[in-house]
Amino acid sequence: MPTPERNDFIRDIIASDLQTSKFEGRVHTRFPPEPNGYLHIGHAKSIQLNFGIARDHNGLCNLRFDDTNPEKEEQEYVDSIVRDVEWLAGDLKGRIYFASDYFRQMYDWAVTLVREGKAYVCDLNADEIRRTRGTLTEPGKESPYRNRSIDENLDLLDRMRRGEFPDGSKTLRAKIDMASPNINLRDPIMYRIVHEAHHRQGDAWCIYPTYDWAHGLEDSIERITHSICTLEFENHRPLYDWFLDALGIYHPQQIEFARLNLSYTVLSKRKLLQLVQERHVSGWDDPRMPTVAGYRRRGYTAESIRVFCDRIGVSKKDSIIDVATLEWSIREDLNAHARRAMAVLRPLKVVLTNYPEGQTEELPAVNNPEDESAGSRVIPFGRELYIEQDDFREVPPPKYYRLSPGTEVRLRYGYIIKCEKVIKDASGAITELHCTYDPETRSGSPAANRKVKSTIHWVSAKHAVNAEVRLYDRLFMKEDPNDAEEGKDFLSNLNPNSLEVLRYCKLEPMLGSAAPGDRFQFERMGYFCADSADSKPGAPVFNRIVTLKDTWAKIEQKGKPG
RNA sequence: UGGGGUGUAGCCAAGUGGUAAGGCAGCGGCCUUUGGAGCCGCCAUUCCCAGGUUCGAAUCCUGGCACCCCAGCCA
Repeated sequence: MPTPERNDFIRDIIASDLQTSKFEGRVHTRFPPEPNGYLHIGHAKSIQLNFGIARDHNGLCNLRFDDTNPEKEEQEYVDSIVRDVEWLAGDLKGRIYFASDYFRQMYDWAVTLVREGKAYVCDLNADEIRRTRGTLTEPGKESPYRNRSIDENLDLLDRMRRGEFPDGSKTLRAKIDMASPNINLRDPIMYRIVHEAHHRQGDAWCIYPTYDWAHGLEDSIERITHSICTLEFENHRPLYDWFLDALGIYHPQQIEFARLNLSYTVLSKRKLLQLVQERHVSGWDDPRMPTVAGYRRRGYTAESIRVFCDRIGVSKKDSIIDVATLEWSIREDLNAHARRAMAVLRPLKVVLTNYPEGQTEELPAVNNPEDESAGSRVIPFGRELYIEQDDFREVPPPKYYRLSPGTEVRLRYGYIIKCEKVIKDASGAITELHCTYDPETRSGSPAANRKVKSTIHWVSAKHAVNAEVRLYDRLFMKEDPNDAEEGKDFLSNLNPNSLEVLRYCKLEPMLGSAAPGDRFQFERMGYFCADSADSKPGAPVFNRIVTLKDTWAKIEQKGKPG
């Protein structure tokens, strides 16, 4: 599929840089996650942007772990991030980098700044630094340690590095301007002392660089041309530029865009972590999670996520994308590519009283009406069937076209049937339907063209495969999950019905051999994916990816008062 | 009340002085052996507001207003 032509303000900037040969005609981006959690759909937007831009310009894009804080980072997250990025962006061909590999170079550069009187060791503790930083409207106060001699600073920095001082007792600070209206420029911290093992460096270091100090250096080392990040870093750009200029090293251009927000969804790493740790979901890859791993397990295709990211655009405006836009992108993809199948989720037995006992027929069915090359298959038919409970109403509401006493309906790829009798148990619950079929109306025969109001799906009772099907709904009930009542938080907006497990589903035989990860459209029900963890051939477990558009549900809803 | 940003339809988003693209959602209709898909049509006399410049302004100027970000030794 050709890449759709896109233009956004970032691509405009790059086009103009190419015009002026600003970076010798190179385009080199990077995606720099911190390995402190799983990637989510917001990261997917950034991945698609950064890797997409590189692809569009025959450039390069690095996956770079911004692993400068050993207190929060773990190898498990590194592994999951590599997996997710490759799923979305393709083979990285080894372009995987770690900020921690640059720690020595960063340290040497810090020494350079100290030598030039542009950085100093400060003995103020965290609390004192906060108090002397000033406020939004008042300037800060200079640290009493700001004017130490270069030699003393050099000595102290060296001893910090060698572990002579306890956590938090000293920092290395850039000497910029305590009165700057931009708080980030009020002598920002470059190094803090943290005696903690790093997931890759072990105990090699006990001082770790802060984001502001490290990030531009990482970009510079990798010869990045355009360093694309989210809006909250806009205030940090003057610092990014300051460090690079003070060092006189290669200077990429930072560009900021608005991060993704999705309605009915939470996309903060802290909150996603909380959902996992407090077991509100089964894990980072729970199919209800907005993580890349979650969507993958749910059954979303990488292509649908890429298309989604392309279609929502890139700008600097804070926005909240309607989840319906995401759902539309997966439906669009699966409509074109998913094989169709018959599956009855909530079975209701139907006996065709005039159909010969013991007889079985094989009915041809199309695998995908949108794609002739998908071919066809054969489905067994017999005297006893299952249909969807929802496809029968003893007292049909207005505009209800499906089966009810005395009415006719077509069985997909089969015959037209008529409901003759409703069988109930002692409690009055419907247990089965007695119907008659019209032998002249087998699909494909001339009499089959008779108009009936609707066509329903079914599965032959004798041949049905039993399965578990998991119906997922949105995790949060509120468009803005953070909009909670006084004293409550986003958890109070969790949807108690976000998962419904159906254990007695009846599938057409072909589905029994589905491999984990296989996707189908269950006709009239939605798109489903064999669960990658729990589904086994012979004992399938399906996840509902997304429903089909349901016009009847809308009509029925409108008919209800209120 | 400091600094940095952003305002175009319900949600996104193009538009860069020449008379408001497109997608999602919604609404009508056609078609249909999936109430799916598809197709057709409707959906901003107006671009946060007020002035100004201009033959002509969403685009330029002036002044307002609203919202977001920044006072971690997180990123």
